[in-house]
Amino acid sequence: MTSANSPRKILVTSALPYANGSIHLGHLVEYIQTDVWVRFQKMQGHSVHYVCADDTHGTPIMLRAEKEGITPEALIANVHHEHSADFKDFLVEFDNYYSTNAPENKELSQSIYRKLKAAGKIATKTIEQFYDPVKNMFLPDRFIKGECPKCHAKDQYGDSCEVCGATYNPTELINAYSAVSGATPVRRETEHYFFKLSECEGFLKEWTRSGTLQGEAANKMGEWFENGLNDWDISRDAPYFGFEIPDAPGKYFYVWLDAPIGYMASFKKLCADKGLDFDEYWNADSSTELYHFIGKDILYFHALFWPATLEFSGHRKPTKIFSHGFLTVNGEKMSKSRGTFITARSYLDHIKNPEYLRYYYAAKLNSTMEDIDLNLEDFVARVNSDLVGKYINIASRTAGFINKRFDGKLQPSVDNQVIVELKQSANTIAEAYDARDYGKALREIMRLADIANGYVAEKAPWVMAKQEGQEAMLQQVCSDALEMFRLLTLYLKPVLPKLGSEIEAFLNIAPLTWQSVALPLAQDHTINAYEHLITRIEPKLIDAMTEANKENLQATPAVGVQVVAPVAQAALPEAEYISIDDFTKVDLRIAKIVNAEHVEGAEKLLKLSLDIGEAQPRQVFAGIKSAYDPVTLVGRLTVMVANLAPRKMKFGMSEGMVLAASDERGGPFILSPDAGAIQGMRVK
RNA sequence: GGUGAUGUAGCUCAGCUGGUUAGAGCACAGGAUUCAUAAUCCUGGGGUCGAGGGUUCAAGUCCCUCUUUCACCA
Repeated sequence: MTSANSPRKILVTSALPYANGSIHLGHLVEYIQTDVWVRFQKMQGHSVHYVCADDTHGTPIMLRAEKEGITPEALIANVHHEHSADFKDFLVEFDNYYSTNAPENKELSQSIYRKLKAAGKIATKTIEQFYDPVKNMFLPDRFIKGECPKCHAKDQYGDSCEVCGATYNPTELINAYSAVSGATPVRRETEHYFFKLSECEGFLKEWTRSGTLQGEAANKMGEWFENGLNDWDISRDAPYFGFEIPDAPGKYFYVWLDAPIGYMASFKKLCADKGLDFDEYWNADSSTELYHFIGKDILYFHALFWPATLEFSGHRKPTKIFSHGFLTVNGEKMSKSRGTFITARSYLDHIKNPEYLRYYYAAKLNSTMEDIDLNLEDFVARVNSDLVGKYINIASRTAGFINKRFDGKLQPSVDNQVIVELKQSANTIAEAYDARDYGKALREIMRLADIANGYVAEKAPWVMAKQEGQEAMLQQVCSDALEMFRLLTLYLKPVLPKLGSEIEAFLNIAPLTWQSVALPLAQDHTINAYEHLITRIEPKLIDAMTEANKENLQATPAVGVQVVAPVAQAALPEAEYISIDDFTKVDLRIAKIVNAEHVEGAEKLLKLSLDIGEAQPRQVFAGIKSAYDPVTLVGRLTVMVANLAPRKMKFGMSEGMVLAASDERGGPFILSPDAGAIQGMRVK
């Protein structure tokens, strides 16, 4: 696996970032993960091509361009420029970074569609969709808002409710409105094109279980087969920014159809530039390897639609799909209000050195889909201690002797025990990199750095330097330490490529590859003067960065966000207030909890019986199980909404709602009246 | 609501197919050292492995229930 006797031909992709926002630290987990893997494989001597592109199509891009008063083409060109610079500055080295809005992609998308059609995998079906009569366009689910049909929360998106988590069709929304114009959408029939995924079930079942996915990803996919696969809607009606479907005027490919084909298109452009054979990599019988690095959120596009598309259009399928988890910052979702929604550019402006983040991410990454946490304090401690304290320190403490006392000349390193151990780890480290278990690789490398520092401490060259006749020993010890440093640099190079090449210049050696493990620094090799290569991170810089991101939020609220949806009704300030009449519509009552119990099968609910002075107590299901033991509730007084429309829940009717306070700091906390209140009293 | 993951020292994480007193780094305490853009070396304290039940001679590791956090639901 680690020997390069027959170079493999490998094509690697990262997911395409959407051309509607900036690259942030969450995106970078994936690009850094992929880049490290690609650099490692290149150091093994394999032929590796790493391609990516901006994902440029769809309604959000079209609407945002319109809002900015520019063409979609101009918008995506700007974003492409920005994204390219971000990746370059984070040392993410694509062999080609392209765009899905490219001629190669149009040609490939249309040709793949024709092949699917010829294979009998395309059907048309008339569906009913919401249509914005003001804007004259069909509305994607995310652009319709309204009241949740399940819990009646207002202003919910057309596909799911953020309050109760229910999923539904936009046609089920109550009082729906267009997030684009605010108009009331009308239902209109339209003919859509479908990819007959339902016919691909046999193929997909086998493919997803054939070792191409991580175990947990394959488990997740099993979920889709249980209910049977539905056909996939691949068309959208004009106006739409994308590619037209052949022989279907006014119909465009849904963005998710041409996005993965963008991997092929980007590679096709690379082939044209570099004289590579496109078919060798994409024909059905290809013997090359194809790997997709993706986030766990887009697994089903890559593990269901994409392999089916490839299979039935006569192409090869991915060798493996590597999905990773999400990034949290300080243990929580990235948050604009906390200043932890940090863009790639903001990091560079404040921290400057991209390799700190590459190192930290690599130290956290493994081959699973678990989320990784960027703990900012830990980030500082880890980088300072590992990179500066342990690793760079080895050169920093020994190079001075070589330069000052021996004119930069080295002794050939003898294979002492420490150097032998460092070399022996080459395979362990290579296997960990190859398996994407970078955390394991770096733990091993830092263990070796500890041993190297122990060696220097034990030999104490500074003592030799003060004694007569110890020159040869001094030169030997420092040369050996620098050989250890060379090996560590080699092992770290996939993660720290820029520092690696600076150290190659300092050591005066050719670019390190995995073969260089066996090629030690030679007799009389002359190194250059040592200059300190990395400095510690000042914790102040971190504070400044999070502060700046809080400010940025206020200054430019639209960074990286979906198109902001205007409010439906007149956006007058008065709309913020309700009248006293509105308030009195809500019948709030003091309620006595006469019974409270767990509900079998419910994760969050407690079943309450509430006495508000009526003949029968009300039955109410309340989502307070996480905070209250039912026993402690019985007998308490609290406040309920008595005239909320009764709602049928899975476990029975709920005839009201109890009030409770909560936000990200805690809760829920139910309310209690002061002494004197009696059940049935009106709260107003 | 369903499904897949997840919860191990103050912090960030290792712990393979169940097997000796649960490990590392950082942080903390004590000592050593001074070559290093304040860095290293040695020693030490610290954990009812989310909670409860079960299987087993033996469970962080397997099973069940509950709970935390994350993701997905075309």
